Amino acid sequence: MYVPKKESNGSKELYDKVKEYMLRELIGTDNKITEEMLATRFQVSRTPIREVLKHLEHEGLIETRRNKGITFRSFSPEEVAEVYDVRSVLEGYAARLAAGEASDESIDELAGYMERYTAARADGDTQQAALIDSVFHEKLLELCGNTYLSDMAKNIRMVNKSLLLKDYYFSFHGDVNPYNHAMIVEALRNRDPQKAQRMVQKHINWSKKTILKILKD
Amino acid sequence: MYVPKKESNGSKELYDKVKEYMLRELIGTDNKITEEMLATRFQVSRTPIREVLKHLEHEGLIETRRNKGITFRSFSPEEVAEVYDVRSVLEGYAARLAAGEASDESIDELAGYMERYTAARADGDTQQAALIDSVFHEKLLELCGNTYLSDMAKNIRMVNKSLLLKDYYFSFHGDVNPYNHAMIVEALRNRDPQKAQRMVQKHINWSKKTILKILKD
DNA sequence: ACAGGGTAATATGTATACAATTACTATTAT
DNA sequence: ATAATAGTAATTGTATACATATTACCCTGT
Repeated sequence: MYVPKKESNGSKELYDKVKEYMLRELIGTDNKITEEMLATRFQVSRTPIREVLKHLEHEGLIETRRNKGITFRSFSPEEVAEVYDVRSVLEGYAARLAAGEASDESIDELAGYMERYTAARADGDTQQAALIDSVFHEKLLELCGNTYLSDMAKNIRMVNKSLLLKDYYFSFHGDVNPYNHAMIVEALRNRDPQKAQRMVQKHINWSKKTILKILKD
Repeated sequence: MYVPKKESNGSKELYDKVKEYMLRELIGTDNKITEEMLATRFQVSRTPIREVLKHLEHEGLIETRRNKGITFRSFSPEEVAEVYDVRSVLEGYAARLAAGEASDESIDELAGYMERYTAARADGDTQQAALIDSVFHEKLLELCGNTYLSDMAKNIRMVNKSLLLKDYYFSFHGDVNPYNHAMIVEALRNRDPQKAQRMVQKHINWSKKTILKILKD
């Protein structure tokens, strides 16, 4: 798990830029990715690029095979299921903690994202909805009061999401998750840790099943 | 989380060697650690050393600050508590899965480590006991059937253990964990997921409290 | 036309040279 | 004697050159 330091090295910004570039423009395409290409694009030598790539590989986002270029890591359906199960456990636990830790104000803020999400879906803007969905879940993680936990869970979300990018967006065209954000927020408002945990876990497990159905085709 | 690949680069072996060296000979001492020193020791240039160090930093084992050398990452008592809580959740969940997934033979194997652990403690060989304790918990993790989970949990164990090394061994001189391996094994034998999870969580929470008591002094 | 081999092109792995930043030390002024 | 400062040493960050390994393609022989 990579936790960017405040007083970090100069390569921190490069890490962000390269990561964003790869996630925004390279993922899903057939473009071949090489160190040299990234180096020239960002006007640095291969050395710092390699360091960034090592980080991304460590996070589980990419794979490098000697002389074969860089590829986004591919997960089998079984591995996807594994990742979802871990997410479910960690985010569920975070929600449980949040029910006791979060301030009323931060729960209200979370509810704001919930409403924006619903609005985006109503508008049919699935891309915006997916973005807000991410923010909702990350904000929720931050409410748990355990930064080690939230950093780790965020990283898993990032990898999980990027790996399933196409399918992820596609899933929005299907059924609506019956265990929705409103239920999670309600459990938090009621200060009901058990229910908050259960709702998040059901929420994620539903996504898992939906994704797996798509992947199995 | 770093998961060494089979068909990996040549730096994989170097990673293992450097890590073992640092954990065995450098941790706990005041020796200054520099890239150059590691490079000359392992007869390679700084380049592959830096890659290894990036991995170790990413895992949370070390910290690097420009021109100040490499230091083992230090955790505040609050952060230690956070890590233990995450461990408790992940390993508890793994135990729950293991109660359903593990074969009778593998549970017997686990019981073997339990007995060896008890014997080592009876002999007063705390170092050996700590080693077997580690193996017990790692084997348990492997029984859950979710390699993503077990790899992640193992990494946390490694970091957790190394960071507390002195205190860790020291804790063996104190009270004995009342939620012991035997109870965990029994729950697995009874195929009782709930109890297996609960026992592991209590086991780890007890360690957390014991460590924190020591750290607070 | 096709199989096979060998060579060139390509890409990563590693070493070395250099730049930049921090730490240390000695010297000088007050 | 102490504090400020400049200059030097030490250490990491980056660029470049070279080594190694893989791929691609052409060329040749049947």
